[in-house]
Amino acid sequence: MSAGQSGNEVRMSQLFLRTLRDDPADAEIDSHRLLVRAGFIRKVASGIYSWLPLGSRVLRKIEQIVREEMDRAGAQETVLPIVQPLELWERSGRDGAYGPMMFRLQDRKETRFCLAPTAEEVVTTLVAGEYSSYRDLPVNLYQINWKYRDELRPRFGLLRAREFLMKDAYSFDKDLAGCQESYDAMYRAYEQVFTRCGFTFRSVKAQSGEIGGDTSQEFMAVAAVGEDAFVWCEHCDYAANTEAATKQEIPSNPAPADAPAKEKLHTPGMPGIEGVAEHLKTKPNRLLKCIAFDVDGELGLAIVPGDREVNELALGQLFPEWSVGLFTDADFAARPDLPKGYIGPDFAGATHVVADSSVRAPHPWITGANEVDHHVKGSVLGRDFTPTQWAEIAVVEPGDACPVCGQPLRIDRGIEVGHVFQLGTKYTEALGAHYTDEQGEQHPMVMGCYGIGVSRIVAAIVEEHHDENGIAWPAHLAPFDVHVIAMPGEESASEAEKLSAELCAAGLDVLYDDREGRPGVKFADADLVGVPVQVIIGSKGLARGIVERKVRATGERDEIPRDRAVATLVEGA
RNA sequence: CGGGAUGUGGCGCAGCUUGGUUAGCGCGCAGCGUUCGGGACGCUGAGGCCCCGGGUUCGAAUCCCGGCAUCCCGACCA
Repeated sequence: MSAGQSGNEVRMSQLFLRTLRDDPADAEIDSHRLLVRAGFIRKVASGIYSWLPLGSRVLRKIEQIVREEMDRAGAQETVLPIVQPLELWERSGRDGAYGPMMFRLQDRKETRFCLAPTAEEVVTTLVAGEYSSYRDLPVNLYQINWKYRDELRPRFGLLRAREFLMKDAYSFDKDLAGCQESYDAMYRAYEQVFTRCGFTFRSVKAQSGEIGGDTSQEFMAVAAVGEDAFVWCEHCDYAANTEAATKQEIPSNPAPADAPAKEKLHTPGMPGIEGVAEHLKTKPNRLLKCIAFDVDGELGLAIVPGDREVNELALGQLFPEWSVGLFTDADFAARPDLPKGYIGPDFAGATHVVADSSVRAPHPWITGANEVDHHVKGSVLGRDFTPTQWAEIAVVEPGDACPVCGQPLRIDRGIEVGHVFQLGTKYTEALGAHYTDEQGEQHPMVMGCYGIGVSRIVAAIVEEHHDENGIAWPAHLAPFDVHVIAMPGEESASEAEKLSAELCAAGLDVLYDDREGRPGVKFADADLVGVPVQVIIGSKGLARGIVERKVRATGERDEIPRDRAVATLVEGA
């Protein structure tokens, strides 16, 4: 609604809407199911949807929030083409990198194009053609436009679609410091956008993918159906994706002085943690897992408790100068002395033995005996084996201590709704976006790029705001402000029509159910569609001078005097 | 890319194993009537290249071959 203007009234008898009583057969997750059932979207092809009037209204509301925050942050709205010459992608070198993700097409002259998966190339070329002086910078351009990616596996309705609405912004600065400022401004704008969109989110450090570049943060909507797991702390700001996450180091524990000597055990045909644990009637966390890896031709062992996994990324970061890789079957074949599945932390041929601090648990370990079909029990840290290096190389588990504040970490899944990158000069150099500085010298502009999955947000919101009866939209994103439901009878109908018009004149967007039909159907549809406030007008209430109000999200009902209905509802909206 | 499954009026499904002539059910849709505060009921009716192409057969939704489409799972942890 906008102050001082009259709202919009849509009558359900006229609305292009057919709600479904059954769940669509191809929808697995709640947001997909409900958006289809409630008549917001319809599938056209895998990962491609039509947006029906209800869906279109929600999409535009989110778009508007994004637009307002981008404008406030100083970005300027543009519209860039969806059909892009492939030549641009060849120039940036991303033709190959994006490869099969792109929808490709040709014109009648056989010039090759693609459908925009993103727009770095187009926007960089645009800026390169217009701006050439340090006086021009910084500049930040954005658009809200459809994007196309031929995903390996489109799924979950709007969550991984092949056609999706994205806000993409691109900043151009003189230097890294300027880029950092532009980046920070976008980061703050994103927090505003997602806060206004009313879902739970966290920003997490991320690896940049195909786009390339240095610093990047992802914004994740917390949701069980999310495709990415991430680690976060409820007590402080710490959040990271599972690959980048780390935990607080566990301090060293003195080894038990009186521990019995280690003992070799026959464990035939048990190269797996689970099998050994079962055989010895113990838990996997009493075993040590010794993962062989290669550091530039030398053998390394990564040591973690048996119930944990090695974080390959963290391991690699310990040897920044070298290439690090976990052993493959081929590597094992080349090292017949390494008894795969029976390696112990004291294996003689290892140059590096890196242990996670969780190996400092105050009990002896069961480990491989460096001999096929044998393990060892009672192996004591410091007595029977000594790592060459300690590092947090285990994948973080829920309950591990937060590296910042020490409180237990949580792992949840998230839907990536936004991503901010500092790109550096990769595109500006490739595509010739240079500027002249005060001294007359040429430099490539320093670029940042910032995406928000607008259509994906619709799904993220439904994931968080629904119940068994349907969607419950947050007030500012709902397709309408109020849902007026007329009960049977002429008096109800004429009174509902009047109230609907009054609410509309007062600036509310009103969905008015003027259909002839049974109340039960109207109630069910109202709950399914999810407009935040329902106003029920029936002859019984009217006889007492009241109308009924139901808050969709909570189910709370109250009665409002008819003559104060408009004021009360406007105030509530 | 590998594996699994599914394609039958607008939607959800049955029928297919064991081919047989009018292809069925529920929802929705249209008409009439009774109903009318949480997805009513009765009667009547419209609507189907049974995904596509080929084959077998007197005869194919059903069997065979080949496509296409859709959905799910997986994509190195000893």
